[in-house]
Amino acid sequence: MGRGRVQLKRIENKISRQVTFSKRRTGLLKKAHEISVLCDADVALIVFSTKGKLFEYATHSSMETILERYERYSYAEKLLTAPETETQASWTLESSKLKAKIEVLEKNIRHYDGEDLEQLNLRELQNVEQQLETALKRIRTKKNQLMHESISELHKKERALQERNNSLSKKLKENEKTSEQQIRMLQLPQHPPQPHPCSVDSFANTSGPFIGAAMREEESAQVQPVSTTMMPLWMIRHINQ
Amino acid sequence: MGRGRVQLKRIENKISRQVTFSKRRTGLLKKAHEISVLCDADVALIVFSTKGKLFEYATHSSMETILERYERYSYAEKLLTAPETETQASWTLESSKLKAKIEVLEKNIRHYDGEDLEQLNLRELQNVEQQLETALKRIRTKKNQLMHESISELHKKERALQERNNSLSKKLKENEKTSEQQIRMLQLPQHPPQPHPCSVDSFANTSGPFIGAAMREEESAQVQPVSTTMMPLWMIRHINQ
DNA sequence: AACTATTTATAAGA
DNA sequence: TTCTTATAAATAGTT
Repeated sequence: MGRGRVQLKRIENKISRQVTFSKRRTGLLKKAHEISVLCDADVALIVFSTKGKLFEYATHSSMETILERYERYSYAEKLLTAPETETQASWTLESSKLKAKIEVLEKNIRHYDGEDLEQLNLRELQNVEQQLETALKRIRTKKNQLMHESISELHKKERALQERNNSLSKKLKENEKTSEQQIRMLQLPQHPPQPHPCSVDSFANTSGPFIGAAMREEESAQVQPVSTTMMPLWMIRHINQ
Repeated sequence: MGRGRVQLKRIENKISRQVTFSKRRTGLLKKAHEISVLCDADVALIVFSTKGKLFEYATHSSMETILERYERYSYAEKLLTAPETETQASWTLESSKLKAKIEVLEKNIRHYDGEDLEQLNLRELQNVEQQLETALKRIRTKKNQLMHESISELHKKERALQERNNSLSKKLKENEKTSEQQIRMLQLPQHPPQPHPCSVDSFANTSGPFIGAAMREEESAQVQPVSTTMMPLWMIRHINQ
């Protein structure tokens, strides 16, 4: 409609195309509106220009409403391709299932905690009791096993420390002997000779035992505290339970 | 365009409206197609008739594609109104949370069952043990309570039965005395008179004790079996545990 | 559905 | 884009 016919094919001239698009777009929207008013129809029209610009027309009942109606209308088709609605339902279902499972588990745990027992009859109480006893046995077995492991570990450490102490004290004694000899060597030229059996004996008698006692104290101070610091308090408290 | 103008208002004549709808619908679809070809535009047109029948036109790139493009285009808007995408995410999130919760609960239960203990350290074992002991105490308390209730219930029943038995035996004795007297009444005119103190005494001495013994046997047969049939076997088995 | 008188849309030009 | 105008197209009313 205009001066000369138009062939139904893409207008190659860019300017012409844009002008035509503008004119026809207006006409199309107008006609869409007209049919919706005159014939009481629900119309949704979406137009994207070549450049990607959006133009739309929708009856009063909004674009969203009409698109939803369209989705509903082609529901069977949608079920096969995009199960969005079904998805929603399945989520709800899965959620309820999970919640039910949680409820059961929590109830069980309450029973295992010795709570919420009103609903149980004697037979069920028997069962729970039995189960708890079994569990308790297993737990105590496991606990004992762990504690034995701990203890033998500690024993091993103790032995190692003892050996180390022994070798240290041995070295210490040797060092003392050496320095004793060195002192004697240094004393020889400076002091007049004395009756040596007595002085040597008395020297050995006063320092020897003293060193030995210190050793023993060091030993117990090093070994015993380890036994209690390596084993936590609660473990000691419960070791005979 | 036609003979006479048309006011832009709903056509009241139903037939006219349907005819106009048909004609204009064709024109609208045609024009939609034309603009899409001539101007290289993406067009989607959805029309619902008054009766709810669907007519649609979409450029080659299919209705779904265009609607998706439309949704994407009005994405910011959608985020505010219909958080469909967010919904999906929140479902997934809720699902994972529930599953995680179930996992924890099941793990707890396994521990309460004395299984799956490898991962627990000594301190945790202590805790579980403590919890189990507490639960066991509560369970046993509850069990004892239930059993005491059962027992006193049985005692009550026993007493009731005893009373019933007593009254029955009382009635029985009275009946016997009556029939005894009746027999004596019948015997009087047929037989010559006999020394009555002796015969009455001996009759009472032979029948009386016999009936008494039968009574006692009936009592125990009725009361004792009740005690064992009313109390289930497992209850008797465990009553001293 | 076909006809047709008329209105409307729009191509081309400015 | 908008206006003008000639003309093609659409369609209201009729058959």
